[in-house]
Amino acid sequence: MYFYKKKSNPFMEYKFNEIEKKWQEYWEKNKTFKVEVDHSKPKFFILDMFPYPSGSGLHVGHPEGYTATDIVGRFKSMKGYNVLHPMGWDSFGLPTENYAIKTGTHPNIITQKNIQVFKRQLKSLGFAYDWNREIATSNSKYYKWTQWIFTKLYNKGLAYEDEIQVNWCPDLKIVLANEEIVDGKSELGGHKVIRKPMRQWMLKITEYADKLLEDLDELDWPDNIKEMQRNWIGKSEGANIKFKIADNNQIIEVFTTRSDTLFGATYMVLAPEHELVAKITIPENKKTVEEYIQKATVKSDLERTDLAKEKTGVFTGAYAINPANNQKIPIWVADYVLISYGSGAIMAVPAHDQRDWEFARHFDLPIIPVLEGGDIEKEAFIEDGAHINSCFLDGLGKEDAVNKMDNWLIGKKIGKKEINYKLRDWVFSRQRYWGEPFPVLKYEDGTVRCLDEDELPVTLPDVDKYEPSGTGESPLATIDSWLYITDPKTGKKARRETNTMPQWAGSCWYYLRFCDPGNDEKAWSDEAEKYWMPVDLYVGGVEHAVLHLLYARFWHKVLYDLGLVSTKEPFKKLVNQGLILGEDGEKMSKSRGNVINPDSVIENYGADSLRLYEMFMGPLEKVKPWSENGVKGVFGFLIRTYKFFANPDNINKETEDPDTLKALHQTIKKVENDIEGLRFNTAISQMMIFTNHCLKAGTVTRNTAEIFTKLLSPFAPHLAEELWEVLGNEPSIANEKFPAYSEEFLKEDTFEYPVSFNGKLRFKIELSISLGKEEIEEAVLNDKRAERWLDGKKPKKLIVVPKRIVNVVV
RNA sequence: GCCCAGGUGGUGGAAUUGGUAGACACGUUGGACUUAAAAUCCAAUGGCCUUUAACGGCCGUGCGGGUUCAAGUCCCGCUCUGGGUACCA
Repeated sequence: MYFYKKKSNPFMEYKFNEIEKKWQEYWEKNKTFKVEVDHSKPKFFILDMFPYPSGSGLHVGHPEGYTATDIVGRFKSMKGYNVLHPMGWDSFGLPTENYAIKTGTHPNIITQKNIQVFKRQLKSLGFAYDWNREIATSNSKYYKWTQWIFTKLYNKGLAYEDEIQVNWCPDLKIVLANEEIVDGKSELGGHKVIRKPMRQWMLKITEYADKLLEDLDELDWPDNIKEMQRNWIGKSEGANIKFKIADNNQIIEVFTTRSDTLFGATYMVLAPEHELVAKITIPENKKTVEEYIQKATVKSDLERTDLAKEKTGVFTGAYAINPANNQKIPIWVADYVLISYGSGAIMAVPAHDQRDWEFARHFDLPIIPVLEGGDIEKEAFIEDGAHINSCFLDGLGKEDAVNKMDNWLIGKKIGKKEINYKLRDWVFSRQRYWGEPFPVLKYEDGTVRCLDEDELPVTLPDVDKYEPSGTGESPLATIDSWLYITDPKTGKKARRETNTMPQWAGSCWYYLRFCDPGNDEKAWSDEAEKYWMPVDLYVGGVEHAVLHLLYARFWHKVLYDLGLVSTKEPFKKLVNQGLILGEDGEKMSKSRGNVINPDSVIENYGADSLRLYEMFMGPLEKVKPWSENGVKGVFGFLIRTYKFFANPDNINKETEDPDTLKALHQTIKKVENDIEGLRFNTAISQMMIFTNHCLKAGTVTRNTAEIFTKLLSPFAPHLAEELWEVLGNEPSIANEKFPAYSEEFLKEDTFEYPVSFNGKLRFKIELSISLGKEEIEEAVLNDKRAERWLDGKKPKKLIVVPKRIVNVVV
């Protein structure tokens, strides 16, 4: 019955490796995917989070997002859009530097090699990139402009230097990344790690906190990502209250969102790093307090704020005066209060804050309830209630009490309304070699000059060794010939900044460079930026939900305020792809030995199979495990598709069957809608259904075959090009219009109603869709099968949902 | 700890707005083809029960409650897994 049963025709074999090579060469030779500004067409800018070119090559996780965007790009292009879908390299980074230290190889050589591997692998997947737009953040032609943006930030007063706690390893004499610390010890060698203040460049992202928060509303991003960003920014409105210290003229300022509970403040807590600690601690307690502070420096913020562990702290011996009732309350030092949030000091209200409650319980401090409700013997009561033990607030609810207290504090000049953010300024420097040097000179007199545009780029000098200097400074501090210069602009002797920028810097603005990557005069031209921006679709891993996306938005907003870009936000729509796990359901890692190499998948099944499988696995956003059998499944689909449509014997109909026409138009509609909604798995399943239909039908018209080939082309572009040619057409199918469906073929005359009794499906009945509700009721009740379930009774209620369901309530 | 997700057959998943749970695919089993195997094709396939068969019944979307004519979908509580947690990116 089926042609392929005969297994005779050797030309009918699906030779995917030949086909894929042929078309990849064709696209490259004919510059099929070259893209330029074209005002005659609407633009569509699709961006992938560009990869860090690691030494282990492409991972099957990379092609997931890249295939998704490739499908959208090819689809949008067939829909008449001018599509910008570029690719490049986030090529500064820690692993390369660590490898350089280990092997003594220049990071740039390692990076170039890795990029070559990545590029070859990406090309073998048949993505429609315009490789003319390739960029690499570690290229000085690129980082010149990263430095230029830094100068803009600096000149706008958004960059400053400060002493910040870093992870210092005294044995290795280097600053460690959080990732390099395991259980409080250095990952390499297991040496101890302490927190030590060190001079760092900071960016005032907090100045943009409100804008970053407000503008989230207008973005077409997943709600959970917006929520995570909102929580990260952590805006809270409250009050700043001044507490006098007894027998001392010092003042402790605290931030609280619950000024209404002031009467319940029974003690105060200073963060161990708070400057007042040393000033107020009484001599007898000095030793314990100092020891405690010493211990706290070893801990990370994460460890310190862990609710599950027992609270720790020490008494300073000093007392503050609660301004509400003039009571003396003890001042403690405890590491559950962080110096980085608010003023680094709190008024503790153990009756109404769980952390304070636990602390008070542990140290036997008084717990005075000031709101009615709850049981403070068991836990803190954090809900609303009428105030008690609170003098002029008694009887009021939370909101009124907060207002009344704030006004009272303002009147007494001991408090004011204050807004606080959890968001902290961005530590923007690293003591490393493989990053952008800061365009900053430091003179002998301690003054600083940020370089001008004509002095950029400040390029990385070659060094012999990549180990940090030993003083905590980067290896750049050891290259005297680079380090010390006589500044040609001022004639003064200067030392260069030895810190480098974090990897985030390059990825904060790469989408802008993609608009105009070859520009030697400017970071980007106004024309290109105005035409292409904003990014219409941004796809990448959910692990970037907060940091990268917040940092990039911050830079973009600064550039917007400087009039350098035309949109307030860089990324209009965002989608996060889910992680691909190994076949064992665990995260892929070398140590587990469950890593899938895309090269071998392509070798065995072809790029189209890999692309199709990654899209067929499940929803783009979901975490899902790899399965070799799944690849075989879609591979089989491609073989069947090729063998059917490439065989002239099957493409010999004059007029198409109504059944096939209906299936075809259903498929067009579903594939189009599903691509728009990024539901590639169901689009593919629909194409499988259609192919199965064609195999059963035996033959189809050329027109049907051509339409189907176009539908398939964004997903399996190599196979589609080949079929397009076999069907007698000129390449490339990428230049064809995407097919349109016609409603007339989709019309249904009848609907098979599921009929349930008390919510349980009992039988189905096929009825004309033209029937009204009453006619449907009648048809159902008159059906023989209804008798059994009605049991002679009259139905209590009958629910008819047209073209959906009938439910009889008995 | 805190913030954010997710949990549906043996497996990946489908069910787009509360309306036929399990589309499509894998796997498994049986059959065809073959000297044989592979490949390919055909058929069956959530579990339990009933029945010679046909027909049919009960249960079923992590667990426990609730709302509704109707819940995988909405609400409350729990549990397990994953991502982020500011120097991995």
